Amino acid sequence: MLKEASQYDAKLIDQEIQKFWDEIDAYSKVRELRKNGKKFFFVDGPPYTTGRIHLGTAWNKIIKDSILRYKSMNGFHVLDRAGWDMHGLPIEVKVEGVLGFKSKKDIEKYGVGNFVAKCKEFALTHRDEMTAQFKNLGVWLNWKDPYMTLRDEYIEAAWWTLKQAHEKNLLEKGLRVVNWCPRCETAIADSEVEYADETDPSVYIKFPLKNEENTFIVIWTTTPWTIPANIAVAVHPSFEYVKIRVVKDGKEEILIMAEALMANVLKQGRYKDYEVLETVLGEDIELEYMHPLGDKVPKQKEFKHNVFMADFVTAENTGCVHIAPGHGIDDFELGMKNNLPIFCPVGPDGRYTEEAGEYRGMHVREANTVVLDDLTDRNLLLASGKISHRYGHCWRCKTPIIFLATEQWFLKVTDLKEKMLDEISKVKWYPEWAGSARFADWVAGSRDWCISRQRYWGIPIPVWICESCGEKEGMGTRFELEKRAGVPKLPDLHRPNVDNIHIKCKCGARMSRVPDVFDVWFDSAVASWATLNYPHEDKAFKEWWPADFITEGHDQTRGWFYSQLGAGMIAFGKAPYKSVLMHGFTLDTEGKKMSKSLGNVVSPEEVVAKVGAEALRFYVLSQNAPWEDLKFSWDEVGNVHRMLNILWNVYRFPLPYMIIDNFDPQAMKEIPEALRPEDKWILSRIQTLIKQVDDAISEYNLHKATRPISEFILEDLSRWYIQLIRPRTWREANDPDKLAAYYTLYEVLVTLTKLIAPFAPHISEEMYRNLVRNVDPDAPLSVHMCEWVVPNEEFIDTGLEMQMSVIREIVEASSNARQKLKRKLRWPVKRIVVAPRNDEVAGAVKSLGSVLKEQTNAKEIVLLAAGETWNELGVEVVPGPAAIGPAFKKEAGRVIAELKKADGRKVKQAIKEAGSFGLGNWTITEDMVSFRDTIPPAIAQAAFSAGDVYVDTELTSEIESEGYAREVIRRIQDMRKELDLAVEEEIDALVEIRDAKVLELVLRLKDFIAGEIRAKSLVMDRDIEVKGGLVKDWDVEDVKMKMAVSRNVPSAI
RNA sequence: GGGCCCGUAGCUUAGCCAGGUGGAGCGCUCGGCUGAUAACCGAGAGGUCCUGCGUUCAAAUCGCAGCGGGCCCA
Repeated sequence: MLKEASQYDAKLIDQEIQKFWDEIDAYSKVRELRKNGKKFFFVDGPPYTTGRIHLGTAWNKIIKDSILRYKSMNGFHVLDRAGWDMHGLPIEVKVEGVLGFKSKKDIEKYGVGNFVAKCKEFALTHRDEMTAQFKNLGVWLNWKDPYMTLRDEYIEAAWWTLKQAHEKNLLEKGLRVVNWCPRCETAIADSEVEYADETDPSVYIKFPLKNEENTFIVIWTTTPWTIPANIAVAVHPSFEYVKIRVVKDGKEEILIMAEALMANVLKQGRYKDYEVLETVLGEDIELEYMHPLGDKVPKQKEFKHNVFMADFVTAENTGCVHIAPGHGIDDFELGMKNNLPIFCPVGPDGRYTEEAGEYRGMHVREANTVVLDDLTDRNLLLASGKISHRYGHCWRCKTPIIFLATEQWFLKVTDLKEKMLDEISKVKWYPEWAGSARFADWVAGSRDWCISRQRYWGIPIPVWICESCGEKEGMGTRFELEKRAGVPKLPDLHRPNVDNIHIKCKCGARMSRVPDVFDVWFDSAVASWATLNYPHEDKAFKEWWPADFITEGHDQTRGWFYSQLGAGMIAFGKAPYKSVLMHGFTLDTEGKKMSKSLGNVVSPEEVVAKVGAEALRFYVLSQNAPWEDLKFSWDEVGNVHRMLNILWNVYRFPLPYMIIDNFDPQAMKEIPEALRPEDKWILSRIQTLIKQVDDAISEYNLHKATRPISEFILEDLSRWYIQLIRPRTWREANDPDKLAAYYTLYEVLVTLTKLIAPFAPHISEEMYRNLVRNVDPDAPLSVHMCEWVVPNEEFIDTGLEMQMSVIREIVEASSNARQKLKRKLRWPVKRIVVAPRNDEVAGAVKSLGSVLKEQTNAKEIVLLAAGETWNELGVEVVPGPAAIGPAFKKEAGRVIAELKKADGRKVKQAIKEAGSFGLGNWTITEDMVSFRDTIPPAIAQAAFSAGDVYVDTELTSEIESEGYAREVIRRIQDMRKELDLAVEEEIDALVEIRDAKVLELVLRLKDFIAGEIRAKSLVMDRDIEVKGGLVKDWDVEDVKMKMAVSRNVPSAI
């Protein structure tokens, strides 16, 4: 049996449905149901377990959930383990914060094992919290058995992959300049560098030439602390350089710089006079200079300092670039190319080492001023200022990064670049440019991947190195390691457990593990096979890999899209995914990034607390194209919530009537004969809607799938169809016309529950439970176990859909016209005249005339032929002086006056038939006049896209009678409502109307009124005592009425 | 500084691919409806289509340059 529904309470429905899913374990049942279906392998991009989810991650999971629900309803066997990214520096930094640690020494003191245990606990706790948050959004993934990067099986997948790299000669240990965080004392990935404005020195420094007295080459830098490590100067081969003699404070010196930047340097150095001594092309410069701080850094005496050519030199500042191969990426590459020493006198903690001579022990951040002072003492500082520029910071602890040349482990992905680009083109990207432009660009410009970190909480790098001969050996699995080292089963594969395991080298010496852990990006890179437990077992891998679909935000272009591709190439020589949907970011209403410091963060919980999860879901899906950034707007979320409320009201509206009538949808197997055109119309509309949704989803255009659904619910269902069928639901007993409406509405609602199920899974489940499960106990337990709806071609009638849209336009125009004469819809009008511009409109009026008549509340519909002018319109003659003047000369004025008085209709007809009109003695020809339609006073006109509508508002006593009767009915209904009466409950009513004429008009329809208000007794008179349960005074169009309504209590039997 | 994306009414957006009089929703103002009712409907006002230049008979739409925002990189 169907049940009535109360008002829409989104949060309550969310909760009850989620509880229901838990009780029946709906998720598992749904996946089980499809296990013989075509496989759809989805890999969840693992969120990092650091705290709470935000709007962006909520959006991400909602997209995933909707697509997977859709796939599942379409029969696919979906594999969808949720994933968690649980290692890495972010958690270490948080744990350090909790423990009050300042540096690595604190961690060592505390014990690596203890520290790692804390990190693990942190990750697991946050995983649980975030799981609950995602579940509250109604997101279905395999939460019970997620993949977690901290699990041993997962670690093995990473180990195995690294071993592949080692065996394919793609793993390399080498000196590289890396981003280094001096606080965390580790290399950090490019992706872990966060750029922010920083004020730094902007200084011009003179390097003295070796064999030329008082001659200097001028460089510019913002990092004076790197000067102790200077090894060379770079110039652009095709720039012109000048050697000039300058004078300041009576002292002369000779400077070298780019010619184009001479003015700048002279200004910076406040030189007054200068004289160009020599001009030379960059590529012809050959000189040796002395290190400016050679006396302070003795090691520098061992190096030669020369000028080298480099294309990266720009025409800025001096055109001569300070090169410290130990502290810059370009510098390093130039150094390698020219066999320069990679001199890096700075240690991991950001302090100078012994090699820095007198600077040893000093932190680089303090060194800037000291170096500048020393240069000033030597008169080598040409100018010194400040500059504000973007500078990289450690994204976790916000410390400004430095560049250091260190020994690191690299994956030589640049060797695979061509193949990677090839693979990218084989992947299906949504949108297309995400792959072909954005991702391809990134890959084309990418560098080798530094995968080592000098930290604790991560996957230990499984490479052992011989302490004697330097032989390297990679361990692919736990078993391999245990066997090779001859140790019993390891309790866990993290540090420090694996740190003290040694293996014996072929040479007989001891091999020890590389102390590093993996860059955390390497963890998630192997997710597509780790989630299949490969290489631990390979059955699932053979069946499922590679992934059919992944979707993440556009920041993952350089992140997970890339890391997975790299790992996939190394392990299997191919991309680990077949299709990728790139989605956007959530921004605030201004289009600015949400950030704590700006105070503009909106959390998913806030939204859910206000409007429920369903509105948030539908909002993020429908607001934007998925790949565009979403500007969060409370107003729009509110709109979506309103739409859901209307859907709910549409669903709830027919229930009481259906229940009173014992409507049994199962008994109506056949399409009823009594379907009205409007029933056929809405049935056609929903089929068309299914097609639209299908088309949109096939391209992952989720916004184009969801917007037409809203449109359908609001426009077609609520604003139109429900209005049309209201009178039918009031009909008594088993009227076939009423049953046809029930059938239609039921059919539409059930179809709709399935159609919205992927996007709005809670409300659709709730509606389904009542509409379907309460009626048919054999129906699937959950709407999410149903088959996706297939458009029923039998119902599709595009012609009818077009006709109805014409009718809606005419109804709209007629209410527009009514408004011009202030005639309420409650008052019938004598007739409506439709002047169509074409036969299609005329056809629509003919076949849907009943709908038009009802909705315009007209006693009659008059349809004119296409293009015909309504003959009741007046015709006004508009004389044309330009033609009349020359023709009638002096008499023209009188002609014009007479014409204006003439009967326009006769003039027009005569001209049309005879080509001229005789006005007295004058002959008026076609060129002398034009005509304008005039509208009679009681007629209101309004235009629609393909014609005009005239509404005849002339009052007749019949119309007045009905108008006043409806005014009375409306007010008594209002009072019934106020008394909170049940729909079928009967009343006693008294109405006092002092106006004799109005009373007479109303009394004519007394029986009709009594029926509409369900009155057992109805007394209407001029002067009666008005009393009862509820008494009210009304003012009806300036007529005073007093009404009383009482509940009619049936006398006891 | 570079790559990709976005910029349309006060707000959120459709239209742009494929050139032909810019459409909605929210909000605002006015009106209507009334057993879906703490709901709903209609009308009106509101636009330098980010700016400039170009292509074209014609540009929100195509091209170039710039400005602003986002992501990524340097």
